[in-house]
Amino acid sequence: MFILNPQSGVPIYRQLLDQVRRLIASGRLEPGAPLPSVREVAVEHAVNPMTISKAYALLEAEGVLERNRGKPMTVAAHPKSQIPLRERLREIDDEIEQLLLAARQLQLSKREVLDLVDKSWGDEDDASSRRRTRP
Amino acid sequence: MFILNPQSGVPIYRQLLDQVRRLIASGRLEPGAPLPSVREVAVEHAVNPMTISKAYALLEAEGVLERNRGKPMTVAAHPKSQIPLRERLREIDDEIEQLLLAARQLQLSKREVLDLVDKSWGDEDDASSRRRTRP
Amino acid sequence: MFILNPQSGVPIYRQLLDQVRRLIASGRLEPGAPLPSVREVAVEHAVNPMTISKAYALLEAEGVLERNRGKPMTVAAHPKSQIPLRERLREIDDEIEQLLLAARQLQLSKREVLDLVDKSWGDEDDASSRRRTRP
Amino acid sequence: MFILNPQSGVPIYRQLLDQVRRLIASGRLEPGAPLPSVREVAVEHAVNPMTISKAYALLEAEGVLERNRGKPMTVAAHPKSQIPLRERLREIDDEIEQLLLAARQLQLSKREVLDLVDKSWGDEDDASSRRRTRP
DNA sequence: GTGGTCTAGACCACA
DNA sequence: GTGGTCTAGACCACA
Repeated sequence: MFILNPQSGVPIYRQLLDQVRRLIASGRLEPGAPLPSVREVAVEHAVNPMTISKAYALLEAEGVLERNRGKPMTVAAHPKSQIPLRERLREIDDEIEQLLLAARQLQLSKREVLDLVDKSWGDEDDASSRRRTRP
Repeated sequence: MFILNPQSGVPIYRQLLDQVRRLIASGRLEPGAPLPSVREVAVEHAVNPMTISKAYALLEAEGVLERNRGKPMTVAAHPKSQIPLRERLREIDDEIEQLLLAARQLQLSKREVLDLVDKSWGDEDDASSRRRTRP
Repeated sequence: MFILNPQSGVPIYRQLLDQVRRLIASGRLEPGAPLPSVREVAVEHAVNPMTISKAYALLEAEGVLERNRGKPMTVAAHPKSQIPLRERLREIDDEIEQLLLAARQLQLSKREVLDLVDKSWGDEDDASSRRRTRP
Repeated sequence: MFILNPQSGVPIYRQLLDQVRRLIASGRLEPGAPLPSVREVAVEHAVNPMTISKAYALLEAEGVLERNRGKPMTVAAHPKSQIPLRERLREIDDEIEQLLLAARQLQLSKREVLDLVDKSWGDEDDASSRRRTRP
């Protein structure tokens, strides 16, 4: 469910924060939905459980997640983050900015970057088309 | 010359590493070109000189920069990174990957992301169009 | 494990670089072997931890050491430096050269220098004879 | 007359100090003998004159050299450093120590090191034999 | 416990 | 002016 890159320079717990927020913002994780257990994530990514736990704790403090005695944590009933497209586009601002900064410093044209995004997307699942084909 | 974001989670010296590599890869910094002095960058971004110095030292160890006793550091004669478009597109892979990960988790469609890149680009200089319109 | 001389004119972190490389070249530090922790070395030699850390970081950049999140650094699986006698003799070239330069400028004869090396060696452990006498 | 290595980690002015002391200790530079001018040395080694000047000034402060208005500096009449073999052997102690440290860490035997010194000596002038053949 | 990042500040080597 | 070395100390990320 999560994709963690220990080499990226971004702290692992921060990568987790971002990804949980996005999954909620996108509606993939709906209010009440259970999160994978700390241990599960820790084993799968060969990361210390405390690191996962820290991310979950911060999200709980934010009101995004809820702790349930003896059961997996769940998405809070009314998390701050919400679903409208507008919000979701804002959640991705940082990544856009990083991309544009890199592109400009590499003297790439807009065309070249758009092509690259387009082509890279093809290599992966297209969430949009999946939505369309699911009904 | 550099754009540093202390909030981003990515260590400042790592942001510098990336940006210097890109400026060289794009040809904006040519072999022999001097880099801004450690102090200069430090003052401009209100960052400790040692942080800048660390980035420069690592780039020297990589063979990208050259030290000149008593004078500013310069781009190495034959830095590993070179200019061909192919290479430059590779330099931006990480940023593309980050963007796509975020987009998928936010359930954004390819269309929505391409539009966002397109529109955001308009807010800034377009190196490509500048090149085209200058003759 | 290390012998550091703050008076020698050679920066401390550089002395460390040399010594780690030698210990690996000699096989005393094998691939996977843990290095003494930054704090340990720092306390033992009354040196600032960052100085040790800097040496370790440069050796990591060189591919000689490997970082292990939360655990001591280790010798890389395939460090550039290897064990053959030939290589080890090369690692000592600088020291030989320094010695010969000094000897010539002091107008010492080869005999005098060889005697001095011979005699000085007696004051210390002779790794070779130890190897020979152990069976 | 001097052999300077800017890469060695040892400051250039310190290399100069050592070498002047040795040349005097060995009798190659006798009391009253002129030293090469600051400018001469600076040009020959592509080093800033201030660096040479600094070394000379320190040696003057030590009483090893004497300044002569309008003429080259000379070796002082009674420099501290003197000629007896005993003294000269002491002047080379640091280099011996560095060599032995490296040798032990590389697990080289005394035999191997003596051979290496012997062989390396052959590649260069042998001051001793020169002395013998000069009469 | 491990290493990493950053700061503030002193002082050095070199041009 | 340039960069380099080192310290003391705060705080972070991870096991």
